[in-house]
Parts: sequence; C-alpha cells; structure tokens
Amino acid sequence: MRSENSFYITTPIYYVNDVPHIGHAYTTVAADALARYWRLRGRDVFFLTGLDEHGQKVQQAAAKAGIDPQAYCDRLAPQFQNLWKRLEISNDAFIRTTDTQHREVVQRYLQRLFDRKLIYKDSYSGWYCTFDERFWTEKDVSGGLCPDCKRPVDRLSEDNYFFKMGQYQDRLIEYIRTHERFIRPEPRRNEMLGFFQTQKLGDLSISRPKSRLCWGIELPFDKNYVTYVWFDALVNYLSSLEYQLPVPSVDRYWPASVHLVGKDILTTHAVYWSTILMALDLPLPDMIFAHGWWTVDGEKMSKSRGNVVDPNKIIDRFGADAFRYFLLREVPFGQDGDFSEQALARRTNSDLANGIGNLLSRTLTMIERNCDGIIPDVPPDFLERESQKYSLVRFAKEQLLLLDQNLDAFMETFQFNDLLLHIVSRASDVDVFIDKHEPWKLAKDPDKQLELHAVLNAAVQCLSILSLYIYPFMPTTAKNIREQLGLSTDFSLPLLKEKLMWEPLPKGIKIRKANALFPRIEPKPQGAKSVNDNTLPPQSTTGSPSPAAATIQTPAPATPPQITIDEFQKIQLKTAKVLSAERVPKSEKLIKLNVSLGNEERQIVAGIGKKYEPDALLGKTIVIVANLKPAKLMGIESQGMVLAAGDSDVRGLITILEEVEPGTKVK
RNA sequence: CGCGGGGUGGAGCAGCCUGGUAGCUCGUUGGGCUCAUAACCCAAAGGUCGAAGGUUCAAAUCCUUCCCCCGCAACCA
Repeated sequence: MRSENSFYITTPIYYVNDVPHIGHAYTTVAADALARYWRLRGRDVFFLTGLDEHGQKVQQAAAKAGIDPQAYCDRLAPQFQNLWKRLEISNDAFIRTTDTQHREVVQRYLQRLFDRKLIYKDSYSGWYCTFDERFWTEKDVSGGLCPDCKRPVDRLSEDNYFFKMGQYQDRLIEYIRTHERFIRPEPRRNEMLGFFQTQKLGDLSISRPKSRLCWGIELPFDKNYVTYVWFDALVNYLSSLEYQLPVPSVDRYWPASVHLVGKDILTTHAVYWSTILMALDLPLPDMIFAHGWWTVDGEKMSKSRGNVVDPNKIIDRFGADAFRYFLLREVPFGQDGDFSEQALARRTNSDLANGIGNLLSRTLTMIERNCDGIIPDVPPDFLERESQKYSLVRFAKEQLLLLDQNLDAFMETFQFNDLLLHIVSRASDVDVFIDKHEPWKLAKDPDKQLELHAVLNAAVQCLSILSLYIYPFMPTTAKNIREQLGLSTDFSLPLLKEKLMWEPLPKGIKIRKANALFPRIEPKPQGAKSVNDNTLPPQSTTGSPSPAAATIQTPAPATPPQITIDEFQKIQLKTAKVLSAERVPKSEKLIKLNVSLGNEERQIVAGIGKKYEPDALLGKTIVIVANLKPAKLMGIESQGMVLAAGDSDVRGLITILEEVEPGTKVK
C-alpha cells in the first residue's frame, strides 16, 4: 500500500522522433520543480520521464535512414537525455517503451484484459489513406481527401481488437465528479464533464495489423497484430514501477500523485488511461494536471513558421536556471503563455540579475570589505533586544519564515508563478532593509560595528533561506549562493522537513565570492542571430524533398519586424536649427531646446544633458521628428523629438553634412 | 450563427464566479544613495476597464447586442 508520504510524479513519455522543444522542456521542468520540492520536504519521491519509441513514424523514418528501428531510437534518445541533463532534471528513472521489461508488462496486462473478455475482435471500417498508411474518421475526411496529404482516401475495412471502454463511461463521470482534484485545473475538469454530456464513449481499438505496422508490441493472443501506441505508452506509468527500481515498487508508489500532461493529451489520459485502470482493477491516479502551451513571439510554434524554440540554444545564451525560472514564473501554470527572448531577458535581468544576484553581490562585497571576508557574528538575541531599531530586519526575516508555511499550498495548487513572485519579493525586502540601515555609513563609524555586523549577518541569513526556497526551481543557483556564502550544504537532504528556523550561523565562516549569479543580458546587437533563426538551407540536404516542400517557405520574421515604406513615411523628419538651449532645472539630463523649422518655432525637451552642454548646441542643425505627439516632461511640453545615436545613453546627436534650410524634410 | 480563448494606464497581466475606493510586474519621469551586476531605495505621472444598451442606490464585475484580435492540430507540451 502506498504511503501518504510518497510522491510519484510523471511527465508524458515523449515521442522519440520529435525534436525536443520548449514544450517538452516545460512539462519536464515543472515536474522537476515539484520533485525537488517534495524531496526537500522529506517525501519519498519517484519522478519518471522517458520516451515513447514505437509507432508508424519511427518505423518509416528508420526505413528511410536504412537502419533498424531500434538503432534509430538509440540514436535519437540522447537528444532528450542530454537536454534533461543540461536542464538539471532530477528524474529517478528514464523509461523507454522498447525496454524488454516494459514489453512484458504491456503484454501481461493485455492478456489479463483479454482473459476477462474486456478485449474483443471486430471489424473496423473507416477512411484509409494508403500514402500515410492510416485511418481517418468521418469528420477528418473532407471531400474524400486525406486531411494530411490531400490524396483520395478509400473506404477500408479490417479486423481489429477492441477494448470495451464504452461500458466505463458512467463510472468515469462519477469518478471525475466525486474527485474534485482528479482533473486539474478547474476549467479542464469542466471541459471533460461537458464532453461527456454530449459524447457517447465508444470502444477503443487497441491493435494494428502487422501488415501495416510492425514496430510495436505484439499482442500476446494474436501475433498478427501489435498494440496501439496509446495502450503501450500509457502503461509506462505502471511498468516503470516494476523494473526501474531495484525492488518492485508498485505498492510503494501507485497510484501516481500527479500525471503532468499538456492540454492536448488530457483526454487520452483522463479517458483511455482511467478506463484501462478501471478494467485492470487498479486505483486511478490522484491527479492529472494539464498545463497550457507556449506561443513564440505571439505566434503558434510550428515547423513551417520556423519558430520552433530549441531549448539547447536558450540554455547556451541564458543558462538553464534562468530558463527554468522563466518557464514557471512567466505564466500561471495551466494557462497558455508567450515565449520570447525579449521577455526572457527582461525577467532574467529584473528578477534574477538585479534582484537575487545583485543582493548576493552587494552583501558579499560589504563582508569582504568590512569584515575581512568572514561572516560577522552577532549575539543571538541582539535583534530582539534592539527590536525598535531593527524592525525592518525583523520584518524581512519574519516574512521569509512565514513563506515557509505557505510553500505547500502553492506547490499543491501548482501556483509556481505566484510563489516565485513571493520569493523574489522577499529578496526585495532584504534590499530595503539594507538600504535603510546604510551599512556603508555604519562601516565608517567605529561605534557602530555591532549594528553593521547585525545587518550583514541578517542579510546572509536571508540569502541562505532564500537559497532553499529557490532550489526546486533553480538548483544550480541555490547551490551557488550557498557556496559563495561559504556554507556547505547538501541539497539532497530533506532540508525543509523540519520547520524552518532562524538559527545562528556557525562562527567564522569565510565567504567565497565568485562570479555574478546572473550576468545581465544585454540586448542583442543588430543582425545577431535569433535563437529560433532557421539556419538550415531551404532545401534540406537530408532526404528528398516532398512535393509539399516545394512551396516557398516564408522566412521567420526578423526582430524587429520590417515595416513598409508607407509606414515609414508616417514619420515626418525635418532639419531644425537650435536657437536656444538651457538645462531644465533640477533635472539631470533634460535640456530644453527652442528650434527653428524655418517658418515655425518649436520647443523640444531632450534627454541629452549627460552628453552635451547647452551652449555647445547653439546654432547646430539637427534632425527632429516633427509630427510626434507632444508630451510633457517635468511639466514642460516637448513638441517633437531629436534624433540621436545610442541606446539607453545618448552617444551623439544626428546632424547634417551640408548646410540646409531649417525645416527641410529628411527622408 | 463552427468551436474555443481574449480585448483593463506605454507593454504583459490580475480583478469578473460571490457587484461597492481599479491592483501587480516591467517600462517612463523625478529624487535619494554609492555597498552592489548602469544596481538598489523613495516618489510621481499614466486607465471614461473594446462599443452601445439594460438591470441596480451602485457595474470592469450581472444581462443583451455589436465590433475587433488570436488559436483550431501532427514539430506539437
């Protein structure tokens, strides 16, 4: 019997023929965060992922490559295994459906269902596409053409084995209704219940004749057939438990705590898998959670658009932890989200580099400079005694410890984004208290040594606790923080099993300041390759191009997108002569310009005061945007914008080589 | 009448079920600070909540109609 303390989480097994993309990474990273979290909490975790290796496409692709399907799978499997390694995925097992033991389990279950008369043979007829070698339903086939290759389909009939799925409909509805957390999130659950109101559940074809498909698991009761991929694939959740660990562990982990899936395969899990389990007299999983999908730069990810995101390239540029953080922080788990490098860079900079990374950096520097690199010691009750003075320190500390009590609730409801927001906010609290106490000033006053030490010590404690919180999401960073603080920590221990306390640090710890946790991501230089740029030539060199490939591919949109000449002409550029220039009072970089456009004068406020003195601008001919909507800057209206080179800081004004009349159009 | 999702300050979103001072993150602007990764802290500006009707003492929130955007598949999580 499974104990309350066990936690069994799965990802779907991914199709080996797929190229790993952001979607695979998403599911797997989410599962990893949960697995790591519950291990920290001391639960007995089993985290499974793996590969689905049977089926038509593998068979065809292998044939095309002229190799054995198994060899073909062996060649592809490392794509996933290596990616998981790079993403710090801590799966306990990795199943491949071509494992011998898996095949045996599948066959055993098939035989059991057959013996119980829950599988029967019948003839199936439908629309068959000879080219694609597959059946289509009535709905798919429009105008007698295959929806995939657009060739005519034939009415074909063949004998197959069917699983009596239909008879479980009422039981399944009842189960979903009475188990509120079985299908999550809520909208998906409602969707499923709605689905059953209109659909009559039919029986499920679970075989394919070997004449059509041979790369699969043979039916134990009829060697002319292999089993349908879904039966093969779903059973992985159970078969793993029989052979992936040293001891058979179905009793230890089944039923699964969570099957994490994408919303596209929710029905398969909620209906096929559930009814299979019912037929086998096995308990159903506690929860099937369907998460959302990612679009890329606002568009659906697709091969034809050329915008499929390769996680490896993201890791190269941003690092695994920033990527992991982004995936779980950006969007509520369960909803769809949009991925862009810009958004990832923004998150990385603001939350990680400027937030936690900078906090660690400033703390370590102050300890290095003022305490000889040794974390300063303070009397244990110092903060309490001086509670008035250290209210902010206490606040930061209490908020941090309070979070510990709420972690479970967040993780049980999969609110990763909210939780991460809270964690980052706690880091911000620490920044606030540091600022209030101004340790750089305390350091100059020998009488305030104790206060200085108290503040720095508290900062270290906060960082140390923060590192525990972020560990499930950013394991490498968590370890890195601890190492730089000079603390040796074994994260494989259940560090959050006991209630988190504010315990004094051991004395005399020497910090080990190292590189920044998250270097700021600078915007890409113009013309730089985007991660999803398709570097392949239009005509692939491998394999012969299919007729469909003759269509010209539209190139992936460059960033920023191109504009038309019409759009450009909306922007009215003109030369202007500077009549007067003066600094805006109390402003660091604003300069108020009066410029002449020949027959018209304009007042323009420009942020160029860091680069130019007002006097240097007098009489110069510059270029302005003449039809920009006026705006007020520090209460002064600006009726246009001057053009200048430079990004965040102005490097130089745009002027003109030849002398021209003020107000001349610039194009 | 195909189905579904959505339209809220410059951007991205929350709030809508269970009507009652419109909130968050980023950005912008000003100020502070100088320990820190041009960082951090404080403050401010900025929204007639897609449109029009209706219900109500009161509507972003409920009802009706309309408009606009985005998905609808096999690279798919």
